[in-house]
Amino acid sequence: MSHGLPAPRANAYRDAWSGDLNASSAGTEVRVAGWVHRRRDHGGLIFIDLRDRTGLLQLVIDPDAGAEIFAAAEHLRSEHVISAVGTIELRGADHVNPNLPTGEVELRVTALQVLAESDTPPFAVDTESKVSEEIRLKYRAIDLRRQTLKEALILRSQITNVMRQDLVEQGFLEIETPILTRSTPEGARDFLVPSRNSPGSVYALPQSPQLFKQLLMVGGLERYYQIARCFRDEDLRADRQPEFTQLDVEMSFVDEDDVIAEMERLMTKVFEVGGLKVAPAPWPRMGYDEAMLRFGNDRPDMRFGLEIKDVSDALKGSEFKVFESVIDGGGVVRAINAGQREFPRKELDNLNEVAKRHGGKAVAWAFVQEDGTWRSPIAKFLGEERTTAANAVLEAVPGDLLIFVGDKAKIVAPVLSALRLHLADYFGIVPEGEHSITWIVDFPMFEYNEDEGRFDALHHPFTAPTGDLSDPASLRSRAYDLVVDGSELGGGSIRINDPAVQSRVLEILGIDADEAQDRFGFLLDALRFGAPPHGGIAFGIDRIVATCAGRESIRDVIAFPKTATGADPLTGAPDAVDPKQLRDLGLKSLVAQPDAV
RNA sequence: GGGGGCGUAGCUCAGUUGGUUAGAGCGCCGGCCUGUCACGCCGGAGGUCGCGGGUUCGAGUCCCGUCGCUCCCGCCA
Repeated sequence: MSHGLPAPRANAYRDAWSGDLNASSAGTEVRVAGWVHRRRDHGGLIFIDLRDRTGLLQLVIDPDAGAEIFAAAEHLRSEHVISAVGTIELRGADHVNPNLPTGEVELRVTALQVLAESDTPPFAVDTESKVSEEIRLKYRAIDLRRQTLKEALILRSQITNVMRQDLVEQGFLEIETPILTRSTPEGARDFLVPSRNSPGSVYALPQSPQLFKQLLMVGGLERYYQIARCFRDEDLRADRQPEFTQLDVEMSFVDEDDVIAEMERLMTKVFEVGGLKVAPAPWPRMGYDEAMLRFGNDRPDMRFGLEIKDVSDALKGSEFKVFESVIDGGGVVRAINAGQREFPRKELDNLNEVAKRHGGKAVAWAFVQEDGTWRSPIAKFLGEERTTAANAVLEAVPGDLLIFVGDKAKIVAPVLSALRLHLADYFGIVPEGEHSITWIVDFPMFEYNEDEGRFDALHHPFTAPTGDLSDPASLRSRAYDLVVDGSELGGGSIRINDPAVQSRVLEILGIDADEAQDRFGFLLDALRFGAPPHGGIAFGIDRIVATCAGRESIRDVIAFPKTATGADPLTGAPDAVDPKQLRDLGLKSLVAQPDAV
């Protein structure tokens, strides 16, 4: 790890970084400062591991240093803050510590200053000890001293830095957009900020700078970027926080190939800095329909096989009523060939649990026997002709385990997607250090929402459609998502720059002209005054850093994240406020107030 | 809104069928120790078993409720 720090300017407490010292520094006098990582007191000789952002350095204090210094060293404890002066000495050959980058040298201390004492820390500042996340969040300052979190934040900084560098070189302008704004219709619930000057009215925190960046394009700024904080008041996940950071980009006079090419250049640099080995750009593009069919979702993890195949045609016309009624009703039967792997009975039950959790009813299974026939509860209903046909589709050979799900395609896809990920995890076949990358393109513009009896936008209502505007179900959108290892790292689109098209899209979404004018008239107005063709993209920086750092949760790459309930154990937010503050805002709570501050 | 897992010493955990004084490792405190580097050796302190209620002669253990953390579904790009 590079610590990313320039050589320090000599100051009151320090003129060298621990991590910079090595055999070539031998003989020099330096002053270092940092925290006591460990103390090893041998009675007549004391070793201190000094930690600063750059690493560890062993200090040696012997009685020759003077009684006062020696006594001070005896009283040092973990996490005390010190500054020490001394000479860098080569260690004797048998005292070298090969596990430490600075292990060839040590500092013979001639002056020691205790700058601050520390209570016994709530947990050890090392990489070995496991600590619950709750404790780590409550004592985040201590947690930040631990190498893993520190490294993640250094990496994060390096990644945002290369983003800025590249985009500035390419003529992009960094422009800020409002945090206190009006809701931009991305679909999520807004965080609201009550207004004191207009009691009863609220600002919304932006879910993204979407409309503002489009206005910047209408305004002729041509190329914009921003590392933008975004807010969504929805339930959290390991990869979702209520506030998160996006690299937001927008360009004028471009089509999707232009945006993708620019982003491939940028992201290649990002992945280089992040140490993520992906295939060289240009990256493959996969249509949405193909992704849904082969992987069951629009963010496929392609690091392993277990692809989904459709066996509706192979199996149709059988005595097996479940599949027959599904196929007759316009549904599908699809399957995964799980290959020749150990699979205990009880795991088959587990698959049913996974299926149910994702909206399915049950899975059917079959083991392919030596003669190609199936050992399966459903085999006799299907008949050999059909199982043979299914074998061909699934490229099944004796010994293979086949997993089937039949239902409406809308249900089969997510269920098999979940089963596929579950199986990959169960079999342990997700390769370490290998990464898959692809663009997902050619999305449907709308998805019919049966519950509400209307169309929903798959991306957002400002995405440019292609196709016949009079047939909403057939429209595709000019959108693109970048997917790495099954995680959507970014997504964007070419936007609508024709006000008539924009009106029509809003109409399809069931937003009438009055409502449209009320909610985002400012964009519609702007489109009437000469909007250039434009498009852009937004990347989730938290997810990018987590993927590069190999962390499961984005909380591990955010300095001060929230818990799964959106709370902050560090500050205690959210919290009740003084009734006076509510009064000023014209607010009165409907729920019993916890004790206000 | 729903489902799963977890909550015992500062930290990480064990705790059998409900049964005596709730344990371990690390950390902490004291002592010894001049080449360790997760130093070592000896000794010691440290507990609202998340919280509230119930069952029982007896509850860390069983039941009900509640709070917190976490993963997932819904929701959310």
